[in-house]
Amino acid sequence: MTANPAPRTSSRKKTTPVRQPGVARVNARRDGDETRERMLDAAEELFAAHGFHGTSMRDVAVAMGCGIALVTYHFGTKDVLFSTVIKRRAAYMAHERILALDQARAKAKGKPVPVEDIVTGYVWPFVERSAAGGRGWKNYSLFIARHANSPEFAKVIDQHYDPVARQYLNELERTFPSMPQVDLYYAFSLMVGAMVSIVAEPGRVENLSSGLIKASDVEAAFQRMLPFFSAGFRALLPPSR
Amino acid sequence: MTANPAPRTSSRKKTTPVRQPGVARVNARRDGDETRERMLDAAEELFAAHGFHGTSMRDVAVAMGCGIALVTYHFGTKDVLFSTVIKRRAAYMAHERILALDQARAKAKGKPVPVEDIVTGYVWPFVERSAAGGRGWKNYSLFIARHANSPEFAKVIDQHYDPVARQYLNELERTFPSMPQVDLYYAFSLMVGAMVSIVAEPGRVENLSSGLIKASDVEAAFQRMLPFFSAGFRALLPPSR
DNA sequence: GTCTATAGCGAGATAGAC
DNA sequence: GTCTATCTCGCTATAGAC
Repeated sequence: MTANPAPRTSSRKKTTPVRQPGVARVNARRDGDETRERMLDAAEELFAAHGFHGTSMRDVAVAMGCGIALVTYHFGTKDVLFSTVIKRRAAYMAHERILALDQARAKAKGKPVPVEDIVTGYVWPFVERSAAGGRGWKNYSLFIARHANSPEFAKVIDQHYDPVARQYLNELERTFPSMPQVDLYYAFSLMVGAMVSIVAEPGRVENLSSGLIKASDVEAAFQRMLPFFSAGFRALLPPSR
Repeated sequence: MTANPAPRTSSRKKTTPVRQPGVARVNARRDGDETRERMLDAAEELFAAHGFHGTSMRDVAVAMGCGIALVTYHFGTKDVLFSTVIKRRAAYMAHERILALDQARAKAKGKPVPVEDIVTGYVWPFVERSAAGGRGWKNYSLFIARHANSPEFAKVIDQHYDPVARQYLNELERTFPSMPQVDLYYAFSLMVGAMVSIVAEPGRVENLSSGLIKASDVEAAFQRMLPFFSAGFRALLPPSR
Protein backbone atom coordinates (compact mmCIF):
# COMPACT_ATOMS: atom_id res chain seq x y z
CA MET A 1 0.00 0.00 0.00
CA THR A 2 2.78 2.38 0.82
CA ALA A 3 4.20 4.24 -2.14
CA ASN A 4 6.68 2.16 -3.99
CA PRO A 5 9.86 4.16 -3.81
CA ALA A 6 11.54 2.45 -6.71
CA PRO A 7 9.81 3.29 -9.98
CA ARG A 8 9.33 6.97 -9.68
CA THR A 9 12.76 7.86 -10.87
CA SER A 10 12.98 10.42 -13.62
CA SER A 11 12.76 9.81 -17.31
CA ARG A 12 15.43 12.46 -17.72
CA LYS A 13 13.98 14.43 -20.54
CA LYS A 14 16.89 16.87 -20.56
CA THR A 15 14.92 19.23 -22.73
CA THR A 16 16.95 21.34 -25.07
CA PRO A 17 17.95 24.59 -23.40
CA VAL A 18 16.52 26.68 -26.23
CA ARG A 19 14.62 29.80 -25.27
CA GLN A 20 11.09 30.42 -26.38
CA PRO A 21 10.90 33.43 -28.70
CA GLY A 22 8.71 35.37 -26.32
CA VAL A 23 9.87 37.85 -23.76
CA ALA A 24 13.62 38.16 -23.86
CA ARG A 25 15.28 38.36 -20.47
CA VAL A 26 18.64 39.38 -19.21
CA ASN A 27 21.03 38.07 -16.58
CA ALA A 28 20.13 34.42 -16.92
CA ARG A 29 22.99 32.04 -17.35
CA ARG A 30 20.87 29.15 -18.57
CA ASP A 31 17.19 29.74 -18.13
CA GLY A 32 16.04 29.84 -14.56
CA ASP A 33 12.42 30.54 -15.33
CA GLU A 34 11.99 27.53 -17.53
CA THR A 35 13.73 25.42 -14.90
CA ARG A 36 11.36 26.75 -12.28
CA GLU A 37 8.35 25.80 -14.36
CA ARG A 38 9.59 22.30 -15.05
CA MET A 39 10.35 21.95 -11.37
CA LEU A 40 6.81 22.96 -10.49
CA ASP A 41 5.52 20.43 -13.01
CA ALA A 42 7.57 17.68 -11.40
CA ALA A 43 6.57 18.66 -7.88
CA GLU A 44 2.92 18.92 -8.90
CA GLU A 45 2.95 15.41 -10.27
CA LEU A 46 4.76 13.94 -7.29
CA PHE A 47 2.63 15.73 -4.73
CA ALA A 48 -0.46 14.56 -6.60
CA ALA A 49 0.72 10.98 -6.60
CA HIS A 50 2.19 10.70 -3.11
CA GLY A 51 1.06 13.73 -1.13
CA PHE A 52 3.11 16.35 0.64
CA HIS A 53 4.66 14.07 3.24
CA GLY A 54 5.04 11.25 0.75
CA THR A 55 7.18 13.36 -1.55
CA SER A 56 10.73 14.37 -0.76
CA MET A 57 12.85 17.15 -2.16
CA ARG A 58 15.07 14.36 -3.37
CA ASP A 59 12.20 12.91 -5.40
CA VAL A 60 11.67 16.24 -7.08
CA ALA A 61 15.36 16.60 -7.83
CA VAL A 62 15.56 13.10 -9.26
CA ALA A 63 12.52 13.70 -11.45
CA MET A 64 14.20 16.85 -12.69
CA GLY A 65 17.54 15.20 -13.22
CA CYS A 66 19.28 17.72 -11.01
CA GLY A 67 20.67 17.98 -7.51
CA ILE A 68 18.62 18.72 -4.44
CA ALA A 69 20.39 21.99 -3.93
CA LEU A 70 18.88 23.39 -7.09
CA VAL A 71 15.38 22.82 -5.77
CA THR A 72 16.07 24.63 -2.53
CA TYR A 73 17.83 27.34 -4.50
CA HIS A 74 14.65 28.07 -6.44
CA PHE A 75 12.09 27.62 -3.70
CA GLY A 76 13.92 27.67 -0.40
CA THR A 77 11.80 25.21 1.51
CA LYS A 78 9.43 22.38 0.75
CA ASP A 79 6.53 24.40 2.12
CA VAL A 80 7.15 27.19 -0.35
CA LEU A 81 7.43 24.72 -3.19
CA PHE A 82 4.12 23.23 -2.16
CA SER A 83 2.19 26.46 -1.96
CA THR A 84 3.76 27.70 -5.17
CA VAL A 85 2.33 24.68 -6.92
CA ILE A 86 -1.11 25.61 -5.65
CA LYS A 87 -0.74 29.24 -6.50
CA ARG A 88 0.43 28.78 -10.07
CA ARG A 89 -2.84 27.53 -11.48
CA ALA A 90 -5.21 29.01 -8.92
CA ALA A 91 -5.19 32.39 -10.60
CA TYR A 92 -6.34 30.91 -13.87
CA MET A 93 -9.13 29.00 -12.17
CA ALA A 94 -10.28 32.10 -10.37
CA HIS A 95 -10.28 34.04 -13.60
CA GLU A 96 -12.33 31.46 -15.47
CA ARG A 97 -14.86 31.21 -12.69
CA ILE A 98 -15.32 34.93 -12.35
CA LEU A 99 -15.67 35.23 -16.09
CA ALA A 100 -18.37 32.57 -16.09
CA LEU A 101 -20.17 34.29 -13.24
CA ASP A 102 -20.13 37.62 -15.04
CA GLN A 103 -21.50 36.06 -18.18
CA ALA A 104 -24.25 34.33 -16.23
CA ARG A 105 -25.14 37.62 -14.60
CA ALA A 106 -25.24 39.40 -17.92
CA LYS A 107 -27.43 36.68 -19.37
CA ALA A 108 -29.84 37.00 -16.45
CA LYS A 109 -30.20 40.75 -16.98
CA GLY A 110 -30.81 41.71 -13.40
CA LYS A 111 -33.00 38.75 -12.61
CA PRO A 112 -31.74 35.98 -10.31
CA VAL A 113 -29.14 33.84 -11.99
CA PRO A 114 -30.41 30.27 -12.51
CA VAL A 115 -28.76 27.80 -10.16
CA GLU A 116 -27.69 25.72 -13.13
CA ASP A 117 -25.56 28.60 -14.40
CA ILE A 118 -24.01 29.11 -11.00
CA VAL A 119 -23.17 25.44 -10.61
CA THR A 120 -21.77 25.31 -14.12
CA GLY A 121 -19.70 28.44 -13.61
CA TYR A 122 -18.01 26.99 -10.57
CA VAL A 123 -17.74 23.32 -11.44
CA TRP A 124 -17.12 23.37 -15.16
CA PRO A 125 -13.77 25.17 -15.22
CA PHE A 126 -12.31 22.70 -12.77
CA VAL A 127 -13.72 19.66 -14.53
CA GLU A 128 -12.84 20.93 -17.97
CA ARG A 129 -9.22 21.63 -17.09
CA SER A 130 -8.92 18.26 -15.40
CA ALA A 131 -10.24 16.51 -18.48
CA ALA A 132 -8.88 18.61 -21.33
CA GLY A 133 -6.07 20.66 -19.85
CA GLY A 134 -3.37 18.13 -20.45
CA ARG A 135 -1.14 16.32 -18.04
CA GLY A 136 -0.32 19.37 -15.96
CA TRP A 137 -3.91 20.23 -15.15
CA LYS A 138 -4.76 16.61 -14.56
CA ASN A 139 -2.00 16.42 -11.98
CA TYR A 140 -3.16 19.66 -10.48
CA SER A 141 -6.71 18.43 -9.99
CA LEU A 142 -5.42 15.25 -8.38
CA PHE A 143 -3.15 17.39 -6.24
CA ILE A 144 -6.06 19.50 -5.03
CA ALA A 145 -8.27 16.50 -4.40
CA ARG A 146 -5.61 14.68 -2.45
CA HIS A 147 -5.03 17.54 -0.02
CA ALA A 148 -8.51 19.04 0.13
CA ASN A 149 -9.67 16.96 3.07
CA SER A 150 -6.61 17.63 5.21
CA PRO A 151 -7.15 20.77 7.26
CA GLU A 152 -3.57 21.96 7.29
CA PHE A 153 -3.34 21.78 3.51
CA ALA A 154 -6.89 22.91 2.89
CA LYS A 155 -6.02 26.08 4.73
CA VAL A 156 -3.42 26.95 2.12
CA ILE A 157 -5.68 25.92 -0.72
CA ASP A 158 -8.60 27.94 0.59
CA GLN A 159 -6.47 31.06 0.72
CA HIS A 160 -6.54 30.97 -3.05
CA TYR A 161 -10.08 29.72 -3.58
CA ASP A 162 -12.17 31.40 -0.92
CA PRO A 163 -12.48 34.84 -2.54
CA VAL A 164 -14.14 33.40 -5.63
CA ALA A 165 -16.24 31.02 -3.55
CA ARG A 166 -17.59 33.98 -1.64
CA GLN A 167 -18.68 35.68 -4.82
CA TYR A 168 -20.54 32.57 -5.86
CA LEU A 169 -22.17 32.34 -2.45
CA ASN A 170 -23.31 35.94 -2.75
CA GLU A 171 -24.86 35.17 -6.09
CA LEU A 172 -26.56 32.10 -4.67
CA GLU A 173 -28.12 34.24 -1.99
CA ARG A 174 -29.75 36.30 -4.71
CA THR A 175 -30.93 33.18 -6.48
CA PHE A 176 -32.36 31.66 -3.31
CA PRO A 177 -33.35 34.63 -1.14
CA SER A 178 -35.66 32.55 1.01
CA MET A 179 -33.03 29.97 1.84
CA PRO A 180 -31.26 30.23 5.19
CA GLN A 181 -27.67 31.22 4.65
CA VAL A 182 -26.45 28.22 6.61
CA ASP A 183 -28.17 25.83 4.24
CA LEU A 184 -26.63 27.61 1.31
CA TYR A 185 -23.16 27.18 2.71
CA TYR A 186 -23.77 23.53 3.44
CA ALA A 187 -25.00 22.93 -0.08
CA PHE A 188 -22.00 24.70 -1.52
CA SER A 189 -19.61 22.64 0.59
CA LEU A 190 -21.34 19.44 -0.42
CA MET A 191 -20.99 20.44 -4.04
CA VAL A 192 -17.30 21.21 -3.76
CA GLY A 193 -16.55 18.07 -1.77
CA ALA A 194 -18.34 15.89 -4.29
CA MET A 195 -16.79 17.62 -7.28
CA VAL A 196 -13.30 17.24 -5.95
CA SER A 197 -13.75 13.62 -4.95
CA ILE A 198 -14.94 12.72 -8.44
CA VAL A 199 -11.93 14.07 -10.30
CA ALA A 200 -9.76 12.63 -7.55
CA GLU A 201 -10.44 9.00 -8.12
CA PRO A 202 -10.51 8.13 -11.75
CA GLY A 203 -10.83 4.49 -10.82
CA ARG A 204 -13.36 4.35 -8.06
CA VAL A 205 -16.54 4.61 -10.06
CA GLU A 206 -15.17 2.10 -12.52
CA ASN A 207 -14.49 -0.38 -9.77
CA LEU A 208 -17.97 -0.11 -8.37
CA SER A 209 -19.62 -0.23 -11.75
CA SER A 210 -17.39 -3.06 -12.95
CA GLY A 211 -15.75 -1.12 -15.71
CA LEU A 212 -18.67 0.71 -17.22
CA ILE A 213 -17.05 4.13 -17.27
CA LYS A 214 -13.99 5.35 -19.07
CA ALA A 215 -11.59 6.84 -16.56
CA SER A 216 -10.53 9.64 -18.86
CA ASP A 217 -14.07 10.79 -19.40
CA VAL A 218 -14.26 13.26 -16.58
CA GLU A 219 -16.54 15.41 -18.66
CA ALA A 220 -19.16 12.70 -18.53
CA ALA A 221 -19.15 13.23 -14.80
CA PHE A 222 -20.16 16.83 -15.28
CA GLN A 223 -23.33 15.79 -17.04
CA ARG A 224 -24.32 14.06 -13.81
CA MET A 225 -22.99 16.69 -11.46
CA LEU A 226 -24.97 19.53 -12.97
CA PRO A 227 -28.45 18.11 -12.37
CA PHE A 228 -27.40 16.43 -9.13
CA PHE A 229 -26.10 19.63 -7.56
CA SER A 230 -28.78 21.89 -8.98
CA ALA A 231 -31.54 19.71 -7.62
CA GLY A 232 -29.66 19.44 -4.35
CA PHE A 233 -29.63 23.19 -3.93
CA ARG A 234 -33.33 23.47 -4.72
CA ALA A 235 -34.15 20.71 -2.27
CA LEU A 236 -32.89 22.87 0.56
CA LEU A 237 -35.39 25.60 -0.18
CA PRO A 238 -37.89 26.02 2.62
CA PRO A 239 -41.39 24.95 1.59
CA SER A 240 -42.97 27.87 -0.22
CA ARG A 241 -46.46 28.57 1.03
CA MET B 1 1.82 24.72 7.10
CA THR B 2 3.78 21.60 7.71
CA ALA B 3 2.84 19.68 10.78
CA ASN B 4 4.42 21.15 13.83
CA PRO B 5 6.47 18.35 15.25
CA ALA B 6 6.71 19.77 18.72
CA PRO B 7 3.36 19.75 20.47
CA ARG B 8 2.10 16.34 19.65
CA THR B 9 3.97 14.63 22.41
CA SER B 10 1.99 12.33 24.60
CA SER B 11 0.09 13.28 27.68
CA ARG B 12 1.32 10.05 29.17
CA LYS B 13 -1.83 8.76 30.68
CA LYS B 14 -0.13 5.62 32.01
CA THR B 15 -3.48 4.06 32.60
CA THR B 16 -3.65 1.70 35.50
CA PRO B 17 -2.87 -1.81 34.36
CA VAL B 18 -6.07 -3.17 35.86
CA ARG B 19 -7.97 -5.72 33.84
CA GLN B 20 -11.59 -5.26 32.90
CA PRO B 21 -13.72 -7.92 34.55
CA GLY B 22 -14.81 -9.37 31.24
CA VAL B 23 -13.23 -12.27 29.48
CA ALA B 24 -10.33 -13.59 31.50
CA ARG B 25 -7.30 -14.49 29.45
CA VAL B 26 -4.21 -16.49 30.01
CA ASN B 27 -0.57 -16.12 29.04
CA ALA B 28 -0.46 -12.34 29.22
CA ARG B 29 2.27 -10.83 31.27
CA ARG B 30 0.68 -7.39 31.40
CA ASP B 31 -2.21 -7.01 29.04
CA GLY B 32 -1.29 -7.09 25.42
CA ASP B 33 -4.82 -6.73 24.11
CA GLU B 34 -5.51 -3.54 25.98
CA THR B 35 -2.15 -2.19 24.82
CA ARG B 36 -3.04 -3.02 21.27
CA GLU B 37 -6.30 -1.14 21.52
CA ARG B 38 -4.69 1.94 23.02
CA MET B 39 -2.05 1.79 20.35
CA LEU B 40 -4.71 1.71 17.66
CA ASP B 41 -6.39 4.69 19.32
CA ALA B 42 -3.15 6.63 19.27
CA ALA B 43 -2.34 5.69 15.69
CA GLU B 44 -5.88 6.52 14.61
CA GLU B 45 -5.63 9.99 16.05
CA LEU B 46 -2.19 10.68 14.62
CA PHE B 47 -3.03 9.33 11.17
CA ALA B 48 -6.17 11.46 11.21
CA ALA B 49 -4.25 14.57 12.14
CA HIS B 50 -1.14 14.15 9.99
CA GLY B 51 -1.83 11.40 7.49
CA PHE B 52 0.03 8.19 6.84
CA HIS B 53 3.28 9.72 5.66
CA GLY B 54 3.05 12.53 8.19
CA THR B 55 2.96 10.09 11.08
CA SER B 56 5.93 8.08 12.21
CA MET B 57 6.14 4.98 14.31
CA ARG B 58 8.02 7.16 16.74
CA ASP B 59 5.03 9.46 17.04
CA VAL B 60 2.83 6.53 17.92
CA ALA B 61 5.30 5.24 20.46
CA VAL B 62 5.67 8.66 22.06
CA ALA B 63 1.90 9.09 22.25
CA MET B 64 1.75 5.70 23.93
CA GLY B 65 4.60 6.41 26.27
CA CYS B 66 6.48 3.35 25.12
CA GLY B 67 9.36 2.45 22.87
CA ILE B 68 9.11 2.06 19.11
CA ALA B 69 9.94 -1.60 19.35
CA LEU B 70 6.68 -2.28 21.11
CA VAL B 71 4.71 -0.89 18.21
CA THR B 72 6.49 -3.06 15.69
CA TYR B 73 6.13 -5.97 18.05
CA HIS B 74 2.34 -5.67 17.97
CA PHE B 75 1.84 -4.75 14.33
CA GLY B 76 5.04 -5.55 12.51
CA THR B 77 5.02 -2.76 9.97
CA LYS B 78 3.49 0.65 9.61
CA ASP B 79 1.33 -0.58 6.75
CA VAL B 80 -0.25 -3.24 8.92
CA LEU B 81 -0.84 -0.73 11.68
CA PHE B 82 -2.55 1.54 9.18
CA SER B 83 -4.88 -1.04 7.72
CA THR B 84 -5.65 -2.42 11.15
CA VAL B 85 -6.90 1.02 12.14
CA ILE B 86 -9.24 0.98 9.16
CA LYS B 87 -10.39 -2.53 9.78
CA ARG B 88 -11.22 -2.14 13.46
CA ARG B 89 -14.26 0.08 13.03
CA ALA B 90 -15.22 -0.89 9.49
CA ALA B 91 -17.04 -3.99 10.64
CA TYR B 92 -19.29 -1.99 12.93
CA MET B 93 -20.09 0.49 10.16
CA ALA B 94 -20.92 -2.32 7.78
CA HIS B 95 -23.17 -3.92 10.35
CA GLU B 96 -25.08 -0.72 11.05
CA ARG B 97 -25.57 0.00 7.39
CA ILE B 98 -26.79 -3.47 6.54
CA LEU B 99 -29.15 -3.34 9.50
CA ALA B 100 -30.58 -0.06 8.29
CA LEU B 101 -30.97 -1.42 4.79
CA ASP B 102 -32.82 -4.48 6.05
CA GLN B 103 -35.15 -2.35 8.11
CA ALA B 104 -35.85 -0.08 5.15
CA ARG B 105 -36.61 -3.13 3.03
CA ALA B 106 -38.94 -4.52 5.64
CA LYS B 107 -40.71 -1.20 5.92
CA ALA B 108 -41.19 -1.07 2.15
CA LYS B 109 -42.80 -4.53 2.09
CA GLY B 110 -41.64 -5.58 -1.33
CA LYS B 111 -42.17 -2.19 -2.92
CA PRO B 112 -39.18 -0.08 -3.97
CA VAL B 113 -37.38 1.39 -0.99
CA PRO B 114 -37.68 5.20 -0.93
CA VAL B 115 -34.44 6.91 -1.83
CA GLU B 116 -34.57 8.84 1.42
CA ASP B 117 -34.34 5.61 3.37
CA ILE B 118 -31.43 4.41 1.29
CA VAL B 119 -29.53 7.66 1.70
CA THR B 120 -30.24 7.67 5.41
CA GLY B 121 -29.18 4.08 5.82
CA TYR B 122 -25.80 4.74 4.28
CA VAL B 123 -25.03 8.25 5.45
CA TRP B 124 -26.51 8.34 8.92
CA PRO B 125 -24.36 5.67 10.59
CA PHE B 126 -21.20 7.44 9.50
CA VAL B 127 -22.41 10.88 10.48
CA GLU B 128 -23.88 9.70 13.75
CA ARG B 129 -20.72 7.95 14.86
CA SER B 130 -18.65 10.96 13.89
CA ALA B 131 -20.84 13.26 15.93
CA ALA B 132 -21.83 11.11 18.88
CA GLY B 133 -19.37 8.23 18.93
CA GLY B 134 -16.82 9.96 21.09
CA ARG B 135 -13.25 10.87 20.35
CA GLY B 136 -12.34 7.55 18.79
CA TRP B 137 -15.03 7.67 16.15
CA LYS B 138 -14.41 11.32 15.51
CA ASN B 139 -10.77 10.53 14.80
CA TYR B 140 -11.80 7.63 12.64
CA SER B 141 -14.05 9.75 10.46
CA LEU B 142 -11.29 12.31 10.03
CA PHE B 143 -8.92 9.46 9.26
CA ILE B 144 -11.21 8.14 6.52
CA ALA B 145 -11.81 11.58 5.07
CA ARG B 146 -8.14 12.41 4.98
CA HIS B 147 -7.17 9.33 3.01
CA ALA B 148 -10.31 8.83 0.92
CA ASN B 149 -9.10 10.93 -2.01
CA SER B 150 -5.70 9.27 -2.26
CA PRO B 151 -5.92 6.25 -4.53
CA GLU B 152 -3.35 4.12 -2.77
CA PHE B 153 -5.13 4.51 0.56
CA ALA B 154 -8.62 4.48 -0.89
CA LYS B 155 -7.84 1.05 -2.25
CA VAL B 156 -7.37 -0.30 1.27
CA ILE B 157 -10.40 1.55 2.56
CA ASP B 158 -12.61 0.33 -0.26
CA GLN B 159 -11.69 -3.25 0.50
CA HIS B 160 -13.73 -2.86 3.66
CA TYR B 161 -16.51 -0.64 2.35
CA ASP B 162 -17.24 -1.90 -1.15
CA PRO B 163 -19.29 -4.96 -0.23
CA VAL B 164 -21.86 -2.88 1.61
CA ALA B 165 -21.80 -0.19 -1.05
CA ARG B 166 -22.69 -2.80 -3.63
CA GLN B 167 -25.71 -3.87 -1.65
CA TYR B 168 -26.89 -0.28 -1.51
CA LEU B 169 -26.34 0.11 -5.21
CA ASN B 170 -28.40 -2.98 -5.87
CA GLU B 171 -31.21 -1.57 -3.82
CA LEU B 172 -30.97 1.74 -5.66
CA GLU B 173 -31.38 -0.08 -8.92
CA ARG B 174 -34.71 -1.37 -7.67
CA THR B 175 -35.74 2.07 -6.54
CA PHE B 176 -34.78 3.66 -9.86
CA PRO B 177 -35.22 0.92 -12.44
CA SER B 178 -35.35 3.39 -15.31
CA MET B 179 -32.08 5.06 -14.40
CA PRO B 180 -28.96 4.04 -16.32
CA GLN B 181 -26.65 2.12 -14.04
CA VAL B 182 -23.82 4.51 -14.80
CA ASP B 183 -25.78 7.45 -13.51
CA LEU B 184 -26.60 5.57 -10.36
CA TYR B 185 -22.95 4.90 -9.68
CA TYR B 186 -22.04 8.50 -10.30
CA ALA B 187 -24.73 9.71 -7.95
CA PHE B 188 -23.58 7.31 -5.29
CA SER B 189 -19.98 8.44 -5.64
CA LEU B 190 -21.01 12.06 -5.44
CA MET B 191 -22.92 11.30 -2.27
CA VAL B 192 -20.03 9.52 -0.63
CA GLY B 193 -17.50 12.16 -1.64
CA ALA B 194 -19.66 14.95 -0.30
CA MET B 195 -20.48 13.11 2.92
CA VAL B 196 -16.87 12.39 3.66
CA SER B 197 -15.70 15.90 2.88
CA ILE B 198 -18.24 17.37 5.27
CA VAL B 199 -17.19 15.40 8.31
CA ALA B 200 -13.60 15.95 7.26
CA GLU B 201 -13.42 19.65 7.67
CA PRO B 202 -15.18 20.80 10.77
CA GLY B 203 -13.94 24.31 10.13
CA ARG B 204 -14.45 24.88 6.46
CA VAL B 205 -18.13 25.69 6.40
CA GLU B 206 -17.66 27.91 9.41
CA ASN B 207 -14.96 29.89 7.68
CA LEU B 208 -17.06 30.49 4.64
CA SER B 209 -20.15 31.34 6.60
CA SER B 210 -18.27 33.55 9.05
CA GLY B 211 -18.95 31.42 12.07
CA LEU B 212 -22.59 30.61 11.65
CA ILE B 213 -22.24 26.90 12.25
CA LYS B 214 -21.07 25.03 15.29
CA ALA B 215 -18.24 22.73 14.35
CA SER B 216 -19.38 19.97 16.65
CA ASP B 217 -22.82 19.89 15.14
CA VAL B 218 -22.18 17.34 12.46
CA GLU B 219 -25.70 16.09 12.85
CA ALA B 220 -26.99 19.38 11.55
CA ALA B 221 -25.14 18.57 8.38
CA PHE B 222 -27.20 15.45 7.96
CA GLN B 223 -30.40 17.46 7.84
CA ARG B 224 -28.99 19.13 4.73
CA MET B 225 -27.41 16.06 3.23
CA LEU B 226 -30.59 14.00 3.23
CA PRO B 227 -32.67 16.30 0.99
CA PHE B 228 -29.64 17.33 -1.04
CA PHE B 229 -28.65 13.79 -1.94
CA SER B 230 -32.19 12.48 -2.36
CA ALA B 231 -33.06 15.23 -4.80
CA GLY B 232 -29.75 14.70 -6.53
CA PHE B 233 -30.55 11.05 -7.17
CA ARG B 234 -34.01 11.88 -8.50
CA ALA B 235 -32.60 14.56 -10.77
CA LEU B 236 -30.68 11.91 -12.66
CA LEU B 237 -33.85 10.05 -13.57
CA PRO B 238 -34.47 10.10 -17.30
CA PRO B 239 -37.54 12.19 -18.18
CA SER B 240 -40.58 9.98 -17.73
CA ARG B 241 -42.90 10.22 -20.69
C1' DG C 1 5.10 -8.13 26.81
C1' DT C 2 8.30 -4.53 27.14
C1' DC C 3 12.75 -2.47 27.21
C1' DT C 4 17.49 -0.40 25.37
C1' DA C 5 20.52 -0.12 21.69
C1' DT C 6 21.66 0.19 17.14
C1' DA C 7 21.85 -0.71 12.27
C1' DG C 8 21.24 1.51 7.86
C1' DC C 9 19.20 4.52 5.25
C1' DG C 10 16.80 8.90 3.74
C1' DA C 11 15.16 13.32 5.07
C1' DG C 12 15.65 18.80 4.56
C1' DA C 13 18.78 22.26 4.29
C1' DT C 14 23.42 24.66 3.78
C1' DA C 15 28.42 25.80 2.11
C1' DG C 16 31.17 26.85 -1.27
C1' DA C 17 33.30 25.78 -5.87
C1' DC C 18 32.49 26.69 -10.81
C1' DG D 1 22.15 28.98 -12.32
C1' DT D 2 23.93 24.65 -11.18
C1' DC D 3 26.95 21.34 -9.02
C1' DT D 4 29.27 18.32 -5.23
C1' DA D 5 29.83 17.53 -0.58
C1' DT D 6 28.28 17.42 3.86
C1' DC D 7 25.79 18.44 8.30
C1' DT D 8 22.35 16.96 11.39
C1' DC D 9 18.54 14.85 12.24
C1' DG D 10 14.55 11.39 11.96
C1' DC D 11 12.99 7.34 9.90
C1' DT D 12 11.68 1.95 9.93
C1' DA D 13 12.98 -2.14 11.51
C1' DT D 14 15.70 -5.59 14.12
C1' DA D 15 18.55 -7.83 17.98
C1' DG D 16 18.78 -9.28 22.27
C1' DA D 17 18.36 -8.48 27.40
C1' DC D 18 14.87 -8.73 31.09
